[in-house]
Amino acid sequence: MNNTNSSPSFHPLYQQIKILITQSLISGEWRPGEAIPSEIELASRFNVSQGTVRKAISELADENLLIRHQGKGTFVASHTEERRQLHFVRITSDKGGVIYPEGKLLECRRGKADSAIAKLLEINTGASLVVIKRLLNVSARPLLLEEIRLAAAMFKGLNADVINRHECKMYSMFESEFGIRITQVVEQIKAVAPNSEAVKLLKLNTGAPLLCIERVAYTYGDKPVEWRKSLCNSKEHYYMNKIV
Amino acid sequence: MNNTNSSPSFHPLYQQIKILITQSLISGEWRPGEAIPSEIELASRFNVSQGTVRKAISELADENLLIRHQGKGTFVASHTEERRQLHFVRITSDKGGVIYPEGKLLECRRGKADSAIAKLLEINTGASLVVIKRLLNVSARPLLLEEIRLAAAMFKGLNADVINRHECKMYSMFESEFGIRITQVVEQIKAVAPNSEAVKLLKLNTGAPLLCIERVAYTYGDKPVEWRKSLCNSKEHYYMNKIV
DNA sequence: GAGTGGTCTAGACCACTCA
DNA sequence: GAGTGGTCTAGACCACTCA
Repeated sequence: MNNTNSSPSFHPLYQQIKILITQSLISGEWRPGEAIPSEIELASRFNVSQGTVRKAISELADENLLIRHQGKGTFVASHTEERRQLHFVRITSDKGGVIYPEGKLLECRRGKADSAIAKLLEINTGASLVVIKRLLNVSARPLLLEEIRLAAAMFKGLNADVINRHECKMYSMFESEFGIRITQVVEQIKAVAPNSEAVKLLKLNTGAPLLCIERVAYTYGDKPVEWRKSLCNSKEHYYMNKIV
Repeated sequence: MNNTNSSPSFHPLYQQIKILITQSLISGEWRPGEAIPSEIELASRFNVSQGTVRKAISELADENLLIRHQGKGTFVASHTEERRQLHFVRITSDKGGVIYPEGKLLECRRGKADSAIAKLLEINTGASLVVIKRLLNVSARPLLLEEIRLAAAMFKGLNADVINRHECKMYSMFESEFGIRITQVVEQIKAVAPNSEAVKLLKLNTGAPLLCIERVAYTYGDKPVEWRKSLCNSKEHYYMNKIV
């Protein structure tokens, strides 16, 4: 590959390599957790220098799509990995320290997408959905009540058994059962008064306000995959965010 | 500079260059908005190759401490810059689109640090504080009620006049009046019931829950500078967060 | 010892800015 | 045209892993 472009629409080689690697991730040529070819192999495959491949891989590693391990190789990032299990969980205990929520499935049924959900998931209004409700406990006390909506077409065969088999761990289940890796999430956070269902299931004193976190989760190529609404009792926990 | 280290405690050259550049930022050798020397000049100053300086600068640019402009040079990042004015503001309107809050100063007085604040700001318990209260309006409607606490020792001469002269824009005021640039913030978010002051100043219906955002803001070298508590009416706005 | 990614260099050439 | 950062290469050597 070479770069004979002159000024208008100049695209660096390493950007093109990034796109090629991302396409291999989308196509499933390399699956989450697997090693990708070495930098030298990729360089000869794409006909560029190792340095150019390095730059492409570095940016993909910065975006958490790949993980490099000196001496071992470069791997497709996976939600199953130890340190990424709680990557998208921003709820922290007031006492400090990580929380390890236990999920309990309340419901798993089919539904239809209204226009709002359809727009967020980039599917047609009326398309079939999987609707999931779950409760998350921390130290045996209810902390989060969640409703999750997925495009049924992408999750064929998903049911309560599958979810329970994976102990309600959704994103690692997405990967191993459906080959879908969540790469980023966007959240909108509000304070709300609890509804009666939340009061009951989260065992609240009436009047206690909740955090309401609406999330859209994306896979490779910024494709939306999941919509989620979480109600969180923030009496003894908070949502943590660091802005650099 | 050369790197004669063998295995134990190996520190790459570019990391050492990063530290040297950061020290120049802390010392004020280059102030926010100013250009730093060119890569070639820095390379000869530090006795390394241009590539090594580039790697150091790239990481500092990723951390938003420097900004590179092709053809012009590399500059110390500044809060005053157009696109960074709202960098730490995560509140968004339900209708979408950026908000442009107008600040109104309610109070600026001296206080003493209790042990909790002292620990967060890494100062002594009982040390003198500047305590500021302000209200932020969007489209002439009150949205945020904030209390800010600063170590008085770092902000000598700060008073209501100074704040008003800067139209209540705190972080650009920190830079131009005190040479303190905020580089990162950490926030803890909860849902709370409003107190009577918030009900009055934010013109709430009683019972409407609020987002409570507690922030610690840091300058170069992860030094804490500001503690802030914001109460936000999330009826028509939300806190936006993207996790990659 | 072979293979991986990580650092560092020197040098060529390009895109962009400004006078 | 001079000066800046941006891309790309080729090559040397290092740190780390694994057999």
